[in-house]
Amino acid sequence: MTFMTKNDYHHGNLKEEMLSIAFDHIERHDVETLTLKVLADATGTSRSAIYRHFKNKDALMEAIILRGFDAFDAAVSTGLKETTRPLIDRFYLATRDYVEYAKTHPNLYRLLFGKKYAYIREEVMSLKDSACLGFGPLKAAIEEGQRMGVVKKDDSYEQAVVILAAVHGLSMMIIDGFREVEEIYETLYRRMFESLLAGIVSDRAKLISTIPFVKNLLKPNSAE
Amino acid sequence: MTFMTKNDYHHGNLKEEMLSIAFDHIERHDVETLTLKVLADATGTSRSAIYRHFKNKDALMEAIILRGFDAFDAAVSTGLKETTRPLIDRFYLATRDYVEYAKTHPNLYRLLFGKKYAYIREEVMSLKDSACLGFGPLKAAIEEGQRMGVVKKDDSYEQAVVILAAVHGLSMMIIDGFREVEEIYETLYRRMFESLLAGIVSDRAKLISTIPFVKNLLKPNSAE
DNA sequence: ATTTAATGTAAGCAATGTTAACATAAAGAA
DNA sequence: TTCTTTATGTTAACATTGCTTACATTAAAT
Repeated sequence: MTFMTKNDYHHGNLKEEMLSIAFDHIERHDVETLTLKVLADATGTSRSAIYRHFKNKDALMEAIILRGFDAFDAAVSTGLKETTRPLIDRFYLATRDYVEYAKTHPNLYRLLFGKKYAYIREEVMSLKDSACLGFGPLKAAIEEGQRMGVVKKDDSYEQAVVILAAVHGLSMMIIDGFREVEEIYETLYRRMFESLLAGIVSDRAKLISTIPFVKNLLKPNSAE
Repeated sequence: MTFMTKNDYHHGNLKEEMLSIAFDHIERHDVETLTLKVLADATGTSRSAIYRHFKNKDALMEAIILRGFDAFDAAVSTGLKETTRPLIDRFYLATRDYVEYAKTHPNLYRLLFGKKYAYIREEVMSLKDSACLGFGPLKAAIEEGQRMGVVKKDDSYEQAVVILAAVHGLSMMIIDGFREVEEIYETLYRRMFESLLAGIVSDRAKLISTIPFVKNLLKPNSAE
């Protein structure tokens, strides 16, 4: 029943603050725990104040997801964009960062790649486009490898999607309660990387790496 | 306000009927659409009647999940158990059936392998055990391959988990709204199978298959 | 100063899972 | 048989949820 004091009534940039708080909440807690009441309390406003800035809860979620894709994109594509590094190392770093991001931001990851808001994801990213999610760079890296003659000359789009799907599966198991997987995820990621590499590489001898683990993978004697 | 007639008051085996109806509902619709009201209406009883047979909704869900794992297990392990088939074919059929089941039972699949009820999954299946989910048979198949000298002699448990994770990822993308993936899932599955194979096989020459696609994969000239 | 737009509050709706109090039917004991 | 007990339903009500409507307050424009 207590009204706010004069100075507090208008908040300033309430929309931005709500978004920021909501985003933080989702990074820390389960997505379902973000209710309008929780957000209102955390922001210091009432539930319905949210409706002044977002049409409804879904609109709020959409804004969060857009922000989430930006964050994810930035985190994942750094490795691939370091064009001074050897190709194989960029590939390694990108897939590793992918899993790492999922592990450190499980709630956000599940939100971005789950089914519920797939319709937003479709607007933001198309696997067929080349400018999203570090997927474009991944495909580009594969094509670069094909030109260099170190990657099998199959459909690069399909090759990239397979890699994405595999890494996605490992990420999901890590964050969705497969504890046996989470416990040794580093090892499993490396084994998976090894398989994915074996699947697309045509000439290992031509590959060079500065990363010890990858270097070791490429040794002729580790072939079988 | 209408009371039931005498004969209908006691239902007989309401528990089994509820379970069955709830299970069917989940196979057909999103998990979230299964509310107590929906179940009560479909069963022809009241919401609270459910509490005579299940402690709460979670207990109901647990029962559904147990049933779900049985169904999934049966569907996935048939291929691996056909011990008359060549090893590689069993491997192919098992992973293919896995994806196929996810595709045809997306809601159930998401329920079984999602985070929400991970604690039940942990009771029912341990990856480290060998008698669940076709995972035991998968590991056994890998070990058989190792003894035959056709599979790399790495940790068979880790090899099997990597395969499971990759297939899981593809399945999830197919059912979680990645339409570009769903549209060509058959192709993508085959490519993934090829990678997984390349990751663990040490001597392709020793492998034989009766399945055209797999046969083709094993041709020496398809090596790179 | 008065009007207008932006931003906030209060109150209430329908749906959800849950619980409590009560009703009915079946089974066994006197 | 009659009475009691147990199993199994029903109805009513509650708290929480997301959401909406009607209204109040402030800031800004004229």
